[in-house]
Amino acid sequence: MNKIPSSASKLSFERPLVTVDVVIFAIQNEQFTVLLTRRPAVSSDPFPGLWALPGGFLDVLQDHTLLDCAIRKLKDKTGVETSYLEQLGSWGGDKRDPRGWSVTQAYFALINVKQEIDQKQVRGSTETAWFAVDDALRKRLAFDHTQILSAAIDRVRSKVEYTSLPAFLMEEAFTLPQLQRVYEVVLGRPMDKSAFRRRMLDADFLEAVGLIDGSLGRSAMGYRIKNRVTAVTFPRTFRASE
Amino acid sequence: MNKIPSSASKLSFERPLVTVDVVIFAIQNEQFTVLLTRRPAVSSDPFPGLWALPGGFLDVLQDHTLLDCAIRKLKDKTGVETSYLEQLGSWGGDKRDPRGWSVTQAYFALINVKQEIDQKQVRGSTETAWFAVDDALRKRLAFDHTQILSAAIDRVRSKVEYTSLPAFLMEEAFTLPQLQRVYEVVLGRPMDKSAFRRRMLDADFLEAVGLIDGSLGRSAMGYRIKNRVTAVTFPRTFRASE
DNA sequence: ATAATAGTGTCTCTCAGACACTATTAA
DNA sequence: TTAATAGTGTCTGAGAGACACTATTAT
Repeated sequence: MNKIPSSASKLSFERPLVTVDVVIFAIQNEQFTVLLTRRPAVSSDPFPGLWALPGGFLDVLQDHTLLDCAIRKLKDKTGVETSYLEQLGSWGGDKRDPRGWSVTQAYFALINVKQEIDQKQVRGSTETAWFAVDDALRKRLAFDHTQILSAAIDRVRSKVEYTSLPAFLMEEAFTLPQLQRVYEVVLGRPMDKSAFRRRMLDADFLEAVGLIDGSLGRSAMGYRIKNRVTAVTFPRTFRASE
Repeated sequence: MNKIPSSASKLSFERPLVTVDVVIFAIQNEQFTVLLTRRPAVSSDPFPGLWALPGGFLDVLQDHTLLDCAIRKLKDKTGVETSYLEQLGSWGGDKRDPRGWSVTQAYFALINVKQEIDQKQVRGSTETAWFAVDDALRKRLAFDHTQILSAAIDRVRSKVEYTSLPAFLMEEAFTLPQLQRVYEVVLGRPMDKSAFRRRMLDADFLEAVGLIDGSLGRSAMGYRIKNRVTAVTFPRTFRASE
């Protein structure tokens, strides 16, 4: 590989700042929530004291790829190593960061909080907190993070209509009624039990792992995801009618 | 706005190279085609003489946003000013460009060649050519452009199953049989005329603009797109059966 | 009239919604 | 036995595929 630039004119172009932000979603107390971090209160930093999406500068020495960088940010803030992580998009311009032309690569992650979050694992001392997504949207966030968050919520809600994405928000093993509640929480509307069950089971992405006792009523079958890498696409959207 | 960096340590991080690439699709001779450009044959440049996607460095002085940059690249290569342009994704890593850590923001464009391409408008002297998408995929392309092209084709083909995207490949006014042919070319399979027409007309994104005479047979109604900004999503996928 | 193309009518099949029904558990 | 929850069966309606039918045009 020839590392010596010949067309030095091009390589000496001014380069924009490059960051990676991760929109981290989870279900908490039957609510669809997102993790935010507070910007340092140092007034010389941009947007001091405001809430922002977790993220930061790409480190060309540490990160081999963009995805590596997103995984690192996720781990730093939550201790979570494994989750569903998908590229959301890029936002770049000369106005979005007062420090200069900047591009951010946004990812979104779906994690299950119960088993994974371990505050001792979380690096750094930045303040972080979970917010219901609609509350987070109403806040004034740093940079163009409201726009990015809004795009992430739209993406997730629209995919939830026709994919098995919400399963990645569940702690395994989970039951179909639990999964249905998560679909309902994310979409904000009730669903028919019978149609829901038929759809999930017909899609053939779940594996039964034995009965789970609830505190009340009949025990339910527990399931786990057959393949944790990708979500399954259903043949139709929910609520094709109306 | 405070332009003086306080946390200078962060801003002095080494910054990656940032480029924008555009996958430009069109229909030519009843084929689904993509535009490629040839890398300069100078051996000091990476991938000399290979075919590549049109694109290049972001110019922080000229481009106000990423989209601006994509629009500029599209115009430089084709002279096209208006078309459907959608963000495809980002590819970044320390290995993809021999000159160092680089990130590319990929977009895809759907244009209609007939009315728009004007070679006199095309800037620069780089060689460009249109290839059937499957031929382009089989070539050895520069960088990771085969991967990017493949993602673009997948994205378009999958969206064509449930959106009005192909309408953006048409010169207005067009007829429903012409539009159907484009769907068939992109998807590579025949479709039923009656179901196709019902679907397009029910989706209510077309506006009749009067009969168009073909050379042979009955004249067909001409249509144009009501709203050229976004594609319409159909309630179901084509070929729900099978 | 014929060939060629545009456009319609109608049957069937699949699958989602609605909703009433049965099954299992703990108190 | 009752309350609470899990899970099933069956009807209906919407919409896509299949395909035969009619309509309009140039020769």
